[in-house]
Amino acid sequence: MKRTGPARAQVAKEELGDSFDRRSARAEIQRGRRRDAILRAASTLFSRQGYHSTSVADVIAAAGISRGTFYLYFDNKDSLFLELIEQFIQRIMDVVEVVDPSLPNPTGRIYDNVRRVVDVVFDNRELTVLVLREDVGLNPEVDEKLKRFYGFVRAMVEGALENGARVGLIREVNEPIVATALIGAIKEVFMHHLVVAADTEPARESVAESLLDFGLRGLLRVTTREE
Amino acid sequence: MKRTGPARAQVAKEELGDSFDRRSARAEIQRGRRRDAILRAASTLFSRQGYHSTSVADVIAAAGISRGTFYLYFDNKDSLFLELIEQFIQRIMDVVEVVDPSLPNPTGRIYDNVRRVVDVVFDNRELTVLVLREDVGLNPEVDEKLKRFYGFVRAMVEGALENGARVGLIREVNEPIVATALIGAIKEVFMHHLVVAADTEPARESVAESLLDFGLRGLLRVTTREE
Amino acid sequence: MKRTGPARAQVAKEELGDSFDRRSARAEIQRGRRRDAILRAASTLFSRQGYHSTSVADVIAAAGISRGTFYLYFDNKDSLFLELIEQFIQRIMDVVEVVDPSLPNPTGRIYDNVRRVVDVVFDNRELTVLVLREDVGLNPEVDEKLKRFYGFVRAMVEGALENGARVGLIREVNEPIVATALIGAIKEVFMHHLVVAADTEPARESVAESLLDFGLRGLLRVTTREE
Amino acid sequence: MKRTGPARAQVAKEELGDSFDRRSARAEIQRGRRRDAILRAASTLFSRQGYHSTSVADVIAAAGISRGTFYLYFDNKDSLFLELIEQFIQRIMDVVEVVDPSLPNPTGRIYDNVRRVVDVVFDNRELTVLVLREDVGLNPEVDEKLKRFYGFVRAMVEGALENGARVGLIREVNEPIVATALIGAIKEVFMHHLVVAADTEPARESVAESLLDFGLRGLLRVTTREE
DNA sequence: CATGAATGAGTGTTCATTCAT
DNA sequence: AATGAATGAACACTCATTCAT
Repeated sequence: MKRTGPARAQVAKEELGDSFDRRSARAEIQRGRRRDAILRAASTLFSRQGYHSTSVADVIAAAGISRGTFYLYFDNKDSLFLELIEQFIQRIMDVVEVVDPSLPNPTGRIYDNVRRVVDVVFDNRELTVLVLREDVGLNPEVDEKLKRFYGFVRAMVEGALENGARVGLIREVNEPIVATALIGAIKEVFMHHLVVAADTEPARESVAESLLDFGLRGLLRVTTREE
Repeated sequence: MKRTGPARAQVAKEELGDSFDRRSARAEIQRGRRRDAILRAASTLFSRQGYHSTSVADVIAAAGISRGTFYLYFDNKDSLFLELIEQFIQRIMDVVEVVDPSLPNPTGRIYDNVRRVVDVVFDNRELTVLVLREDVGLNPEVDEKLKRFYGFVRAMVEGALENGARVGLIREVNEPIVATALIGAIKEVFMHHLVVAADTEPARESVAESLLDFGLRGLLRVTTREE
Repeated sequence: MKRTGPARAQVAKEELGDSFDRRSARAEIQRGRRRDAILRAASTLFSRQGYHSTSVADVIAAAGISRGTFYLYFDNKDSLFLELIEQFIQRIMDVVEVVDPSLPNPTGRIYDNVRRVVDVVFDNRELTVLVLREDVGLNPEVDEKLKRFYGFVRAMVEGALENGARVGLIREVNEPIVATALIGAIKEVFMHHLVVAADTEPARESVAESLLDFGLRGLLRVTTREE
Repeated sequence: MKRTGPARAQVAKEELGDSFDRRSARAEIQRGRRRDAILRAASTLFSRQGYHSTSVADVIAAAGISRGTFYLYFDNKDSLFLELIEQFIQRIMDVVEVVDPSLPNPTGRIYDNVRRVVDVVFDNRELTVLVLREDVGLNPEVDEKLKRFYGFVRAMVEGALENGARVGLIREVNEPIVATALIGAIKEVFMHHLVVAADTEPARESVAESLLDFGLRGLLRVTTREE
C-alpha cells in the first residue's frame, strides 16, 4: 500500500541549517499525529459500524479534518481500512513466537503466546473487533491479507497440535477440524469480551487460562496429567 | 417484522362464495410461491456476496420479478434480510430441545440436539452462511434478533454445562467463557464445512461427534470415563 | 456503445392482448422522447461550453430530469458525448457518396457531396460545433471514433484529388498536404458560420460554391477551363 | 492580465544604495527565470494534454516548484494559460507586417509574412499547438483574446485579398469566406506538421510555398500568370 | 520568498425506494 | 397485482486555491 503521507522532500538539507531541520521535523511529527488521529477515528467507527456503514464523511467528521485532508493522508477509503487491518495483524505477529516442542515446557510457551495475544487484543479492542467482524469480499487486497493472516494462525495452531501429539502430550485428533474449532473458540471469546461484555475489562490471565484450559482439557470430569 | 404479504388477502372472506374462496386461495398460494422465490434468490445472493454487495437489482433479477413487485412482498431490503435470518433462527429453535439433566443419558440428549442442528445447518447451507457471516451493525432490528438468538443459544449451552457439572459429568469451568468458546468453535467448524470445504458434504454424524468430542474431552492425552 | 435505454422486455406478448401492446408502445415512444430531450440538451451545452465545462448537473437541469434518470438512459457522461459524435458522423456519412471519376461530370458530383454536407452541417449546427470544437484526449473511444471519421474524410478528399489528377482535371499536388489544407478550410468555414456569424444563416449554395471555388481555383486571376 | 510578478519589486528603488540595487536586480532575474520555467513547463503540458487534463500539480511538478510558489507567480491556472496564449499571439504579431499594395512585389511581401509566421510556428511548436488546439469556452478572457487575435488575422488576410483584387492580381472572391478558408487551411497544415508528423521537421520554405501555392492557385489544371 | 498542509465546493455515479400506469 | 421509469440523497473522490510557518 502506498502511503500518501510522508513523502518528505529530502533535498539539500545541509545548506539550510537547523531552522529548516527543526521545522521539517516538527512538520513530520504533525503529519504523524494527523495520520494517527484519522486512524484512531476510523478504527472506532469501523469497529462500531463496520466498513460499509462508515462513510468517509463519518471519518473526517470524527477526526475533525476536511475531505481534502483525508485524501492527503490516505489514497482512499479501502487503503485506510487495509492499514488498520495490517496494524492489527502486525501487532499479533510481533508477539507470537513459534513454539519448539523439543524445548522444555511447551505448554508454558503456548500459554505465554496466548497471554501475549490476549494483551494485544485487549490493548487494541477496536482494531480486534474490526478485524474479527469484517469478512471476506470487501476488497481483494484486504481479502488476501486476512487470508494470509488466518493461514498463519492456522499453521501455528496446527503446528502446536502436531507437536503436542508427537511429544505425546496431546491425543491424536482430526487436526484441521480441531484447529478450526480452536480458532473459532478464540475469536468468539474475544468478541464476547469486546462487544457483548465490552463495559467490563476481564482479568486477562483468566481469559488466557480459560481458553487454554478449554482447548486442552475439554469439559469432562477426568484426571489429567499436566507438566 | 411486518409481513406485507399475506395480511391483506385475509380480509372479509366469509361473505363471498366459493368461487372467490378458491380464487383467493389460489392467489394466496401464488403469493407464497413468489415470496419464496424472492427469499430463495436473496438467500443465495446474500450468502454468496454478503448484504452490502447484493443489490435489490440483483435480487429481482435472480427472482425474475420487477422492482415494483419486490416492494409488494417486502417492505425494504432490510426486512427481506431480517426474514431470512428469522427463518434460520426458527429452524434451529424448532429442533433444539432443553435437556433435562434429571432424565437419563443427558449426553445422549445433547448429542441428539447437536445432531439435529447439524442437519438444519447442512439442509440450509446458504441461510447458515448468511447468518454466520453477516454481523452486527446493519440494522438495529437484525442486531436485536441475533442478540436474542445468541442469548438463547448461550443459555442452552450454559444450562447444559451447569447441569453437567451438577450431575458430576462435567468438571467445574468458567461457564460463560466456556459457553462462548463452544459456540465459537461450532460456528467456525460449520463455516469451514460450508465455505472452505463447500464442495464436499461431510458425514453429518462425524461432524456432530467431533464437535462434541472436542468440546467434551479437549486435547490432552488422558483416560476419560464416558457414559 | 451499450445503450442503457430501450432494453425492452419482449417476453410473451401474445397472451396479453392489445392493451399491453399499446401501453408498451407508448412507453417506448416516451423513452425515445426522453432520450432525445437529453441528447438535445447535451448537444446545446456541449457545443456551447465544451465537454469539460458541461457537468452532468447542467445536462439534467437543461433536460428537466433528475440525476438518476440520466443514468437510466446513458451509461455515463462519456457515452452521452460519444453518442452525439456518432450521430453527427452518421449523418455526414449518410450523405457523402464516393465519386467515381469514370462517370461523367465528376466536379458536379463533388459539388453535390459538398452541398449535402453543408445541409447536414446547417441542419445540425450544435452537433457540428461540438464535433469540430472538441479535440483529442477526452476518452479513447471518442478519439478512436474521430480518428476513423477524419481518416474517412481524408480518404475521400485524397481520393478526389487523385482521381482529378488522373483524369487531368486537377494539377499534380502534394496530396496529403493539400488534403489537410482543404479539410482545415472546410472546418474553419463551417465554424465561422456556426459560431462567429451564428446569428445569420448563410445561403447554403453560396457556402458550398465558395468552398469548392476556393479549393479548386485558388485566388489568382487566371483563365480556367471548367467542364 | 495582471502580472503578479514583477510589479512589486519595482517600488522605491532610488533611496537605497547599490547593494540593494544589485540584490534586487539579481532577484528580479531570478524571478524571471522562475516564471519562465513555469511557463515552459506549462507550455509543454498544455500542448500535450490540453488545458483540462493538465493540473496545477502537473505544472509545479514539471517546473520543480511548490504549490505556493506557483501562486506567487501567477494569479491562477487560467492566467497562466492566458499568458501563454498572449505570448504566442505577440510573437506572431511581431513578425506580421501589413502589406502595402502600392509598393512593388506584393506577393513577395505576402510570402515573406507567411515565411516568418512559419518560423514562429516551428520555433514555438508547443505554443502553437496549445493555441490551435484549445478552443473557446474555458474562460471569457481567453475567449476575448483569441477572438481579437483571429479578428486581426482575418483583417490581414482580407486586406491582402482586397488589395490583391484592387491591383488585379487576384480575382474577385467572396472575401470573408475565402479568408476564413485560408486561415483554416493554414491552421490545419500547421497542426498536421506539429502533431501528426511531429517527429520530422519539414523544410520551412516548402511549407510556406505550398500554403501560398494552394491558396493562390487552387487545384485546377490551368495556366497561371505570376509576377 | 518559499513551502506544502489544509480546504471545500464540485464531480460523476449508485441504488433503495416510490408511484403512475 | 404487476410493472419499470423516475427519483434524489448519498457516496467516494479531485483539485484549484489559501495561508500559517
